[in-house]
Amino acid sequence: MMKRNTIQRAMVLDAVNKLKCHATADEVYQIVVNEHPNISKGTVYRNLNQLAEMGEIRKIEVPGNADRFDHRCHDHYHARCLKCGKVFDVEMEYIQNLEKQIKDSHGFQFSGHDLMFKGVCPNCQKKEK
Amino acid sequence: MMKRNTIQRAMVLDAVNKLKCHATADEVYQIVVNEHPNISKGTVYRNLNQLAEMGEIRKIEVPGNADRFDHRCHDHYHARCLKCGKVFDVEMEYIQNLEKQIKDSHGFQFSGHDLMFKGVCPNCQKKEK
DNA sequence: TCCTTATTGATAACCTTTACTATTAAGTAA
DNA sequence: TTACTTAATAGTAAAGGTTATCAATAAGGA
Repeated sequence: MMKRNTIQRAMVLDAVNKLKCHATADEVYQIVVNEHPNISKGTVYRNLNQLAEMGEIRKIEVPGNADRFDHRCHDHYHARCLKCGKVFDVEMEYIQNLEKQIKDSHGFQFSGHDLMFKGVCPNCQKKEK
Repeated sequence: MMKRNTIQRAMVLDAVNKLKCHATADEVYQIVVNEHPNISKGTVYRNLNQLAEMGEIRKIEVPGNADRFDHRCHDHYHARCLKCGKVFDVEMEYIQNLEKQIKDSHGFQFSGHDLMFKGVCPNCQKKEK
């Protein structure tokens, strides 16, 4: 069960890097389908998840909305607008070893954490007026 | 547009309190449908969200899995098992004003944060062997 | 060049949640 | 109590994002 290199996976990776930040699977698909019109959406999903497992890209799961995919960079946190659902990067020090602040793990094996701030983005604040 | 008290909402609230922690909408529905066999699932969803808005219960959004509903208690964090999807309480000090650690808000209006640890629960660790 | 099988394209299915709509019933006022 | 207004309900369909299925294709090694 060895991993094969396909042009589809290369194109998906390219598209994520081109979109830079917080692209949805559908946005990636729209880019890729331009050059490779008969690519399947399932292929895009499969490769996005594979690339995330391989550590080439980052997967940001957003409850209620579509998951986002980032080009791989440093660990960082996100903020989600409760009005429009968009996801933004947050400029804040990443908390290493946050797991150590847990008093009793009860045998749970921790492997990381997600921190998502909530609020209203500047754009949606304008609209409210 | 005033809010009316219905037996359905009371039953939904009762069920969440009975289940104590991290109940899914479907689990709540299963409890309620016992006593009130013709209740609609839509009614359960509608009331769970209303109760969450009213602050009577807490809604925990879980990406990929069904949302969970807690009886109202103190702010706390959660851990999700990557194998079985179950959600657990984490014994750790809640970080008040975590938003103040953000260097530049870029006009974003923060209203809170969710912190979700990831890992493998004791039960799923056993199964792996 | 052949062979094995991982990957693809196309489509259906999945699962949670929301939308729709005629009907029911909660609260208010007569 | 009775009548009235309309919020809430039951039942169902549909949305939305993602995964499953499977025959056909093609990547990489022999």
